[in-house]
Amino acid sequence: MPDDHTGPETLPDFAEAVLDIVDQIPAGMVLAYGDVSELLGQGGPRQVGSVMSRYGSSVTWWRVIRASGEVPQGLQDEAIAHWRTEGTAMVRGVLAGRRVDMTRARWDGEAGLGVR
DNA sequence: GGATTGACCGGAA
DNA sequence: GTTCCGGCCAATC
Repeated sequence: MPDDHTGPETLPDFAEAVLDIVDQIPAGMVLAYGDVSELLGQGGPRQVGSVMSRYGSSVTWWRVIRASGEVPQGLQDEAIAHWRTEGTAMVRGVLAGRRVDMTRARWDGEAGLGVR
């Protein structure tokens, strides 16, 4: 039925699309908010972030980070723990233990191919 | 119907 | 390395 009544289980189309993309990110890889919006072909980085803050608990939110390779305060410790478990490429250095190396960990959107 | 918001991005000072 | 500013676009008030 086209006329829905705004139920709690009704998820915005954009949010559903974002969650779908995030769910396809392979382990050890990350994607920037802006990259997700580009793969979707619509919306912008802020929309992706907003969706994640609301419905991010249902997906691997730690695989979606900022273009700088960092995550919002409060989630840093959690994200780092996940990255360490999945073997995500992180920046080396004494002062840079909490950042992801975007040059190596950035997912190009090709899943399961013989990349390399 | 409009105004505000927000887990952002990229460039400039 | 940092801080500030404008632009971006859907969801929400």
